[in-house]
Amino acid sequence: MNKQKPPRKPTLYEVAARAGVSEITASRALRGSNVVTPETLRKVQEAAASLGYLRNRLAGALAGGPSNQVGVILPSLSNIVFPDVLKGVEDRLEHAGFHPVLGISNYDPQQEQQLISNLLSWRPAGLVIAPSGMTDASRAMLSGADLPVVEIMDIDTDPVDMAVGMSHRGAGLAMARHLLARGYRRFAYIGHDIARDHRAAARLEGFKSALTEAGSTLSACVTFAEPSSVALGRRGLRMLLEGDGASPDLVYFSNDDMAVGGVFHCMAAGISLPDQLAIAGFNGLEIGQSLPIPLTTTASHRALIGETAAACILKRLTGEDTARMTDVGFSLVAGGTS
Amino acid sequence: MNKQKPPRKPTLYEVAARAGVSEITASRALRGSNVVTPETLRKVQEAAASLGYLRNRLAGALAGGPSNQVGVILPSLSNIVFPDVLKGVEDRLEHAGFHPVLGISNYDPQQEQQLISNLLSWRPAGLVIAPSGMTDASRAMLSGADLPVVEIMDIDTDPVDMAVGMSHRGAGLAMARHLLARGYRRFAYIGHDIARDHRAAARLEGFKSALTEAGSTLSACVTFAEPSSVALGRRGLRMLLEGDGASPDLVYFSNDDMAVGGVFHCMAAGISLPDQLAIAGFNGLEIGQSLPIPLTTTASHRALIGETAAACILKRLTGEDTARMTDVGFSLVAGGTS
DNA sequence: CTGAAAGCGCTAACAT
DNA sequence: ATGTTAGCGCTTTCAG
Repeated sequence: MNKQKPPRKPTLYEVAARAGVSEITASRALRGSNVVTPETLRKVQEAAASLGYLRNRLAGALAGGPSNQVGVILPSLSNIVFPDVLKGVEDRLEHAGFHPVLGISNYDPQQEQQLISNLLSWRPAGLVIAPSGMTDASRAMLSGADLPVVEIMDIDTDPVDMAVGMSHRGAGLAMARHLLARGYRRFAYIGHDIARDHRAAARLEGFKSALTEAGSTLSACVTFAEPSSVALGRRGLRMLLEGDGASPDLVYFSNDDMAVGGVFHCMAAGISLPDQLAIAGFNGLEIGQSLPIPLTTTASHRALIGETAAACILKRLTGEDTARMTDVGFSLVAGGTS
Repeated sequence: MNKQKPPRKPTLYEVAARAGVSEITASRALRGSNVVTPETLRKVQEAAASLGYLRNRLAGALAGGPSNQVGVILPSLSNIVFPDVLKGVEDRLEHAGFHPVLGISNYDPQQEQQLISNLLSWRPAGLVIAPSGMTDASRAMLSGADLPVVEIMDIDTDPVDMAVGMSHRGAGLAMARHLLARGYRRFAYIGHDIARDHRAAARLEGFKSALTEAGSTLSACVTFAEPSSVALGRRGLRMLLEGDGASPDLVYFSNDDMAVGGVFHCMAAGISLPDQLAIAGFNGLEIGQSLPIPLTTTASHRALIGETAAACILKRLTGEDTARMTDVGFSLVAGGTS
């Protein structure tokens, strides 16, 4: 059928032929090997350009060349947290000429397992994963795959290979201690779908522990089976305050989105912050710090987690030693809402 | 640490041998071809499972099989807009078992060109790109690559292949007309780095056009060479109002982040909305709608753009016809801040 | 429905 | 510094 228009893309062979060298020499030239003569380099580059040659990395990688793809598995893209992490990963990867290949697990271990298998089948150079209850099969694939794997967000569990994150339990603990030290005594909690977001659950657990330690306890606890949002936080606080009897002096929200919603409710209802009610969140989002009264919160270093994870992969690929566990920490932000 | 067993991964050949069939039959079985007998299917699956076989899609794609990777090039991940778009792309792709391979151009045509070449070298099934001033070389690669390409966000320019988005100029125009109809007359604008964000520039241009049409004009215009943020919007409004003489009755912000900053400034400065000053934004972010007074804005359908773009790619791959241009539109949200 | 042959386009490993 | 030889692991023909 097709004869006049050769739709076949030019191959390395044709570039080599036109440059008057062998395939492997053309290959070396195009990949920037330092063994080729400047003269042949020029010839090859010219030939490639004039033919509109486009490297085929499938073939290259299959033949044993390196891959510049890194699998990235995240539970969601809806909350700002994971885009921030992804941004960090991308930033660091980009500088090295690598690309993230994305998979979203929707907090589902089965989907996660499927994704791992799918992404590994492309033989990526590494894998970054924010685990959502990995199955045994998932772990088996990862440990058998012989590539650098970084589990991110949490460092509260034992990783297959490497882990980068922070202690969410520790963050909850630190916040509670800070608030206790400032004299708060009647604590309430408003949270989103804790069943799926086990990191929020860990923060709450830490928070409660510190209260218990101090002989105190949560006087009220409202949680929803929905993802976090400003509107949900607002609704949660309204419910809490309208409910019978609860009169906390501080409300700990599952994250900043929720907490900002709480602040908005106070503004709308004429509740003065922090005199009548104090509020604390988690994440340290820009929005919270730009509020008329800056939010008390814990800054999580989301982009840094991503960057560090990517850096671990890249380091490992160059044969450098890497830490098994990296704690990027968190910072307490004492704002005006408490 | 390693076992004595050669860590070479099992290949299709070994699966086939163990199942007592030929390679190609095993291949067909594993790919879910409907021509294999249920019995052989079972045998092959068993063999694969017992060997811990992991498909090698590099080899498959090189041999002419389909790819399930789709290149996605975005200018940034810092603003919520592009994560939202990416989410849409991912959602739609995921259902079909495809994965986005990500590249961030940082609004730089040269980086963009490099990314195109890089991503195409993996022979993806398609490409989604939010263009940032594509070079001629970029266009040439895309049109020569013989794969579905969707340019997203804008539909104000002529695409190489397909385009999905909305008219930003039209959005600015519509907002100005709406505000004029509501009686506003003294307009100011506060914006972020318009040099890079040509979509924000298009909105402003449309806005101005409508004013001109109505015999009006912008009475003040503050722009910054920084990315948009809540803090920047807040700073911008403070500057504007403290400056000499400017007393607009409405401020149009380059987007909702900026506009929310403006609202916060008003709250902090005791400026009553919308009596003393009215505010309008762009995007329709959740945060703006959860404010004590919901923000007047234009809702952009970001995730829908992503979903539609992905759908176009997938459709084309199955041979279906696809529209060259898809306008997902926008919706004016008449909030309480105007 | 299953199989045999023939590469896909490139690069590692040795040559020279 | 450049070339030769062999595949990488799979899937497309085209046969049976």
